[in-house]
Amino acid sequence: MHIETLEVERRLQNFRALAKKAGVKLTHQRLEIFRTVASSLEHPNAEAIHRAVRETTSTLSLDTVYRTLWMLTNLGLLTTLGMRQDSIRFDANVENHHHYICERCGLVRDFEGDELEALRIPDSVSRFGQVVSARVEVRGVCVHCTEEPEKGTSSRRL
Amino acid sequence: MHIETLEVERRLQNFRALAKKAGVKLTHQRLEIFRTVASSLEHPNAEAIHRAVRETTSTLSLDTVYRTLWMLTNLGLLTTLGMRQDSIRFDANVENHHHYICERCGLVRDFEGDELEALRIPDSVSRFGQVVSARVEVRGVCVHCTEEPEKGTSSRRL
DNA sequence: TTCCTACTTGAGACTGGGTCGCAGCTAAGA
DNA sequence: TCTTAGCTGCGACCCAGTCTCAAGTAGGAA
Repeated sequence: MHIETLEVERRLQNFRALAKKAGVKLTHQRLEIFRTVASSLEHPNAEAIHRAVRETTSTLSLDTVYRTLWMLTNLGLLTTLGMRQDSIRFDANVENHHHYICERCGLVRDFEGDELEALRIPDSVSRFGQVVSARVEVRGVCVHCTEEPEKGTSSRRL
Repeated sequence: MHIETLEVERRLQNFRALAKKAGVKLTHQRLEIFRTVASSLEHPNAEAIHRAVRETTSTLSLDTVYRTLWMLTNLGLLTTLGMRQDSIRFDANVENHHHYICERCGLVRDFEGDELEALRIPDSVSRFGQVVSARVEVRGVCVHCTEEPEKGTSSRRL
């Protein structure tokens, strides 16, 4: 399963433009890494990307893959899935509910909402498989972090 | 910030009942670990729980915390946040979209939906902070895994 | 109440994803 | 072509989470 070549080319052009604007060098490694992610539907992890790019660029180091992925994420060309921030978190609220996540400090809070209860999942989703649950994940910057002058935020991991 | 004592007691009673039914021993460690998670709004990680329980049970090992948390999760008394499954995944689709995630193999697919575009986030959420984005995360079992006889699924990590 | 044993625990070693520091390399502007 | 700031690969490192195993204990049986 792949993205159409045209869309991939559009994304690559976008990368070239943004890289220039941001003063970031366009290396062979970076182009290949971005091309790999941009043409995949799999939401690959660093390991998988490394494996794929190595087929054509045999000396690529895993570390470069990570550095490039974070750089691309910071440029807004990629997003990451699930919680950034540290480790697995546990929740004793097993009723259906949703989460508010602070992108800066990682704070998580539950919330509920009547309209959200009855979330209408598009029929097209059924082609992927059966549905067990649906949750809304709201991201933002929490009250505390909004007041606080930015600090303790690694620039690497947005 | 804490859950009301009454609710915590109810959850503890529930644990005692389920533990008996499942033939799981009720140790001091397990009760304290569950009490800690059940009375927190913070969605703590294993590290934080370990630190908290150590204040009263000084010899508790981190490993016991992990084992207990997974056991509680398997009993349906806890849930985990974000992607279970391995490592960070990257996505070159930065437009607003939603995810379907297979709980068994970790497959992830994007989808969109007009009704979902206009998700009405409850006003109450604004007390946590400002909202940047809202995504729906649908979980289920993908077509491929539904056909496949169950395999390669660690019982520990549901 | 005591006994018994299968289930738990703690400790320490281990695994694997991810990061750091540094010396050598290279894109790209002058 | 020259220059150099920014990049890369490498090896060492860090740390969350897991495994193994000997010692400890919950809780049913007697």
